[in-house]
Amino acid sequence: MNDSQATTRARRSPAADELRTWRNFIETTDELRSTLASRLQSESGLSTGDYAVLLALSDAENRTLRSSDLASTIGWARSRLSHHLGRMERRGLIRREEAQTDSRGAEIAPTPTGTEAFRAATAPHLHAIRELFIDALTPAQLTAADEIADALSAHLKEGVH
Amino acid sequence: MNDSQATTRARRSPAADELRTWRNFIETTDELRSTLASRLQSESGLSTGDYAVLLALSDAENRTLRSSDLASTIGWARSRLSHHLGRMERRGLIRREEAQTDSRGAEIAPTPTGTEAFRAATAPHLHAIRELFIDALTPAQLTAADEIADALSAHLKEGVH
DNA sequence: CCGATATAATTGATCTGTCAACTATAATAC
DNA sequence: GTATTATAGTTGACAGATCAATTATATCGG
Repeated sequence: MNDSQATTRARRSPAADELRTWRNFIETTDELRSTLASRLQSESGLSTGDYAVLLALSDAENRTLRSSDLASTIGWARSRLSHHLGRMERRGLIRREEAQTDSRGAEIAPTPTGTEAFRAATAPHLHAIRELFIDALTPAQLTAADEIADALSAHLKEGVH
Repeated sequence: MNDSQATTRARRSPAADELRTWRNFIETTDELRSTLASRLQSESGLSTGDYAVLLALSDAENRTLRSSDLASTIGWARSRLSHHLGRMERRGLIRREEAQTDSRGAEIAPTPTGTEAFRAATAPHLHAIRELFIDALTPAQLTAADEIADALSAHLKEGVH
């Protein structure tokens, strides 16, 4: 007759708890992301996309990367990168040059303005990450966060089943 | 004076580990979010924004909400909501009516099309959440995720210091 | 009632992200 | 060599998000 819930201990269903956890998790991480983005923007005039691009370039040999390599380094689709580079170029943060070895190609490098903007942005940005993420968690929680990310990532990568 | 190669930081520094954890965490949650969004989109033709709006309306008294109430329910700025409602209205998902008690106001309700789209979207969406988040984690990890979100959220809300 | 101010909602500008279509060059096959 | 296919990158159209400015109505102090 009574095959499941609602009779004895129907206080809170596990499914509802799980869904609450989901919403708590996704909404909080979203807020964290957007808070950090807006701090970076107001402190340095760079978006997180700008920062990712400039970081990859600053780590690269000769501070220069082929567009495709840059895209795969930061994990963006080429279209997205192309649009973004157009905006960054207009703002004088990067420049594009023809690749010598492959005339389809584009080599991307930061301008002095871009290099300086990145330099100035880095310390406050790292500070904000520490303040809003690392210092918000206990060491055990930080480890747990890393493991949770690994588990989610593994599950995502193995695709549907 | 010196190039950017690592010379004296040969050991794994705690700071570098923390930063790796940060990147792992933020990139993974981002990928999770976007995977879920694209599944919802392809399975039901709704964006996560559409879904949030229709969910709030479906939970509301008379399936109707004032625009401001809707905005605060789903945590959006009114401008963002207004633009989004314009798009949803054009697609025939919701309608806007003048509020009786306040002629500045707008009352938002789903159309039959919107109600049906929401109904059809819900089960697959909840299934995807289970598959990509809940089932990816052990019960202990799920609890830890909830606590991590609580900690981050508390830290965010207490603001800078 | 009147003027100041607060609230409700929209609008326009701009930046960002996605998708599909396109151009151009390189590489491979025949 | 030429046709085919792969690769590099750009473009246009559109959905989405943010910010500042704007319109219109409500409310409150006098």
